[in-house]
Amino acid sequence: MVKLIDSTDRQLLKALQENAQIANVDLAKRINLSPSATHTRRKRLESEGIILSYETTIDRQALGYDLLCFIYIAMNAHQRDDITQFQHNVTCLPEVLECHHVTGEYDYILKVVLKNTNDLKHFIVEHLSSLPSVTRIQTTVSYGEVKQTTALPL
Amino acid sequence: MVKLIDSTDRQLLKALQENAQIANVDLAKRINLSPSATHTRRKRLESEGIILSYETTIDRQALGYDLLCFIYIAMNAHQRDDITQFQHNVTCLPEVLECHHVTGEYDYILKVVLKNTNDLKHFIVEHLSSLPSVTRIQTTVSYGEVKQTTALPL
DNA sequence: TTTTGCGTTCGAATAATTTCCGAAATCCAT
DNA sequence: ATGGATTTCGGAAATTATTCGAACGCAAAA
Repeated sequence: MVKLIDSTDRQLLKALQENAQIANVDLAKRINLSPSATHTRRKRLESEGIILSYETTIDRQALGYDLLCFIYIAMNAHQRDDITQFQHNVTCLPEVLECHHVTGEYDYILKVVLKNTNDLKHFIVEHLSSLPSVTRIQTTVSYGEVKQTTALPL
Repeated sequence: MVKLIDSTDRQLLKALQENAQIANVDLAKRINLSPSATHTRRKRLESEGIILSYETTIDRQALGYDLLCFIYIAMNAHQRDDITQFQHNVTCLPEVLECHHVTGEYDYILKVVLKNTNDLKHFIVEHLSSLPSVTRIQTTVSYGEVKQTTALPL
């Protein structure tokens, strides 16, 4: 039975987005509910798949990933197998943080982290150019993250 | 005093990236360390800023954000004030999840979530076109997230 | 009115976090 | 290598949080 998200749920989600590590008692105070009711709601939101996951954000530079790139990919024949293979490949590559199927001149946008330009070259040549149906690749490098969050408006 | 990241730290970070909610005792088992040593290490990584934050990922669709767009923005005069104002604005807008300063034809890439095309129009007209120095805007819509993570390779 | 759905409080058993301290390991300059 | 300073560790103990169940109130819908 899928429930609608009410205003208490929104408060709860907002608090969790700001700090995923908040203790249940503090979360309860924050949304003016008892700890037990808070706990029940949270478990419900988790089991309904509204809360998808809890992630830890790590400093990219500290791990040596100096490059953040957006790589645009165009494909010609929209062969089912080629698409499947392409999607499977990018999903498995840990350097690929995101892959979106998009409208416009290119078919996919990849967000990729790499240590240096040599790794970038290696990544494109070995993992992208070699795939069938890939016709065009364009790369853009970020030289400043003005904003970076996963928190949705609430 | 900033420490280097050793192999135990890497294991710890990897485990936290896979599951930010893991209990300290389980994390300790996972990396073959006592709970207290694990705790000390984790706190150190947090205070050194290597662990940046813990985020909760929420289902976009469940909150009604049907549109995920990439908006490209070109600016002409690179006036300091205009840049500052632009960056301040996008940082404050909750619909903007990411904003990257990039190389190439456009100056910025924005990742934005919106409920519908009407909101998209409103967002562009009210929050982007109206800003000084913005010369060109291009929008691309995602119609499928093949991959989405914040986990860095470890 | 009766049912249903939530929420509340309370208690209690578990379980996890956090601190403290002595011991071991590591590092570094001599 | 030796000695001394520093860091990191493990184990125990103290503190705090989670996770249940049970009994009950309240308000809205059937």
